[in-house]
Amino acid sequence: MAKQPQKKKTIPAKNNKPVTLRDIAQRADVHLSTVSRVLNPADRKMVSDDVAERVKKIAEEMGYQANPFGYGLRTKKSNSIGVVIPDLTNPVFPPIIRGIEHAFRESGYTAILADSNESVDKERRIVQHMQARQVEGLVLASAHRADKIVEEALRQRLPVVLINRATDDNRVLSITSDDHRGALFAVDHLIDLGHRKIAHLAGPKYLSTGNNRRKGFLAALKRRDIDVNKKLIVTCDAFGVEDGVKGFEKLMARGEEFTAIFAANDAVALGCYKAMKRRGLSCPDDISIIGYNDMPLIDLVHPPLSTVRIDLYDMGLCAARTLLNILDDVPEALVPITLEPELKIRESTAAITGQ
Amino acid sequence: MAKQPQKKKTIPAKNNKPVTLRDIAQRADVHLSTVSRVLNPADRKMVSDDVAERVKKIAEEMGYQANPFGYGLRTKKSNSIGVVIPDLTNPVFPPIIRGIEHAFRESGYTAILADSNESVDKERRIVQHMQARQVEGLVLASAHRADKIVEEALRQRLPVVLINRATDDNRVLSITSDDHRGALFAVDHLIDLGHRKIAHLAGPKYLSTGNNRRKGFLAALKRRDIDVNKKLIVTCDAFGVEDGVKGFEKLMARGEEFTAIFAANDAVALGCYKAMKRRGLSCPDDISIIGYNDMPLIDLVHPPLSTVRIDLYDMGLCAARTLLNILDDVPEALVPITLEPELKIRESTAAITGQ
DNA sequence: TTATTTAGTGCAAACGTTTGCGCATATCGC
DNA sequence: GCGATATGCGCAAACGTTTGCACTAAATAA
Repeated sequence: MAKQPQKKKTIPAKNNKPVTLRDIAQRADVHLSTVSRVLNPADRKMVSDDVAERVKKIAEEMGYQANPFGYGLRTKKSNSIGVVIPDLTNPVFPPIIRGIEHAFRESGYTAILADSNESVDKERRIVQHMQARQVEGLVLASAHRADKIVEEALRQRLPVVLINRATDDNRVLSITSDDHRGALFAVDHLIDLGHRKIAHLAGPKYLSTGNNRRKGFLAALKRRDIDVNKKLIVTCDAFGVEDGVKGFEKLMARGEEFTAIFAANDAVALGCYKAMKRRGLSCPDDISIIGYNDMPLIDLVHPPLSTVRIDLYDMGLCAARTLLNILDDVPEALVPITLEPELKIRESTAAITGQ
Repeated sequence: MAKQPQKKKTIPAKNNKPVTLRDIAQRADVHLSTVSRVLNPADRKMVSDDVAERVKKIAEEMGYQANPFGYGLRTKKSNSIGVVIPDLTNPVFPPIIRGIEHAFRESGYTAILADSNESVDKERRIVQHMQARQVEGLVLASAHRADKIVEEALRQRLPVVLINRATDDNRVLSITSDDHRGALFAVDHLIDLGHRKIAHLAGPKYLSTGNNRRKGFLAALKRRDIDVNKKLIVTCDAFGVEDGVKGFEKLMARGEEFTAIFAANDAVALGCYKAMKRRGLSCPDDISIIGYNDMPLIDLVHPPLSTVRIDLYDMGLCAARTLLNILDDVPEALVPITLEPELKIRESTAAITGQ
């Protein structure tokens, strides 16, 4: 009997139970609500300076860390944001993720990252799971032009920012590269080199990237009065290397003549490399190829790929900041951003050889 | 029915407040504790089948989702696990992450991913932040051989599994490839091709990968009675492409003769490619190069890189499962795993040319 | 002086769960 | 049939926060 109450009073500093507001309050001889106010910048001014100092010091000493459950339960804020990537193994995304993480970390939010593997079904489960986890917003790199999942999130008033890919529905903010313009750059470059029979390995039409780059491709030809040969446009199933291989084969099977390819992205371009190698074709001697994204390491393949560069890290940063602005109710932030692409000429594109 | 202007104003059909146990209890005319038991598989048997059915159906109808804050507050379980990657942009890691995520998703855990950018300081902050977030365990791909952060986590009794890199302290479980053996494979391959003057661009000594591959390199030479020329061993600062470039230049500056390089990983090997290209050297004609990891897309560089393949996805899967086993108190899971590497010969290594 | 504001704290409710306990009612052993 | 034991369910107490409200004492106004 003698020992128990004493032990209760003293609270051994070495007890490895996490320290709570109550613990601090006890030691500082104030009510726990006062401690809460001291530690909460917004309410800090409600308490006198001397008490505040004392409490702060004790909290520091005891190594107080707010319990996110208690906090979340009371405030309904999770301080976390969901990020959905369609394909983590595509080198395009890691720099984007870095940008996103950077912006979030600075502001106290935590990113919950998931890879949907380009599956709508998986994506739906992911988003559901994230909602169950009470994320306060969503950054989606996986959006389709007509996206049920985005619509659903919107209906639930969950803030959403799209990145890299946009929806046709412009109620939802997106941070993208100017794909139409980038495609113009790429195709103009090929035309400038003398190419007239230019093929396009297009991305899926249901993705804004695929769609806009395709439109840019067509616009570029039109602008220079070059007839479009529809047989030179092949739509790939997705943006992976193997899709590029298949696309290239399909293109060859059509038997049309061409001297250059505008690939919907770098991975597809790599697929072309792969397929051409098998067939003993040479780039750029037989065919010039230009990609899109300037993904990491793409300058190290052979030949170094000409491509359209976009600042991936910056895109991630912008997207995250935009979402944070939405969460902070900064109305002027509610504007979509399209980043300027830039032509990156390397060695996979060359002037057409006299033939 | 008809699509009405209703769309604009009224979304009232469902009160958009999340449904709680209390709501269900009310509708089912039982106490909320009963609802809890019904929904909780472990306690499900405590309530009669007919009541359970009724409650379940109502919960379903109302779209109940347990509130993680309430749950966490009460149970102290967050159902989340921290994952720290040293460099997301290194293509080695995405497949690992996929494996980890896969295992976690199946078991209801959520991965909180962060990129430490190879900075110990940032890593410390990340881990601290994760602990504040109440993660139940940690998967670290960022460990040093003597790692303060790991020690600290251990001291706090936070379950930790290391992946790819191990610590010297074997109290902590690690899932790695057998780096020593993999290095033997690589160097043996070079020796078999007739190389005797073999250089090694080693990884940092403070990382188990760098250290073990270096030891494997030495062991391989010794086994075949080849004298070690220490001047042919250059230690890179890190595992990136630029580190490889620098390493190669340093090696050349030493003026020693060599015909082959064992690079500590694929990125370093790519750095060699880059540096050699600048100098007009050819691989494998002038120098054979072999890397480590067989990272994605590495078969598409020129020449396709010979390397030591490890199953990255599987490594991620194993690590995550191991951690889950720890959390589930499966004692037989407490055993480190080393995965078997496999030689992957491509075109960057060739028999030594008579000279 | 007295009345009124103001600053500084304490009090207690609420957020949504899980879970030990107690109280009925139904079931069993005999 | 009667005590004992299950069985099924409700009650209420936590878990750690934030925050509206009440209260005291001091400061200000009248």
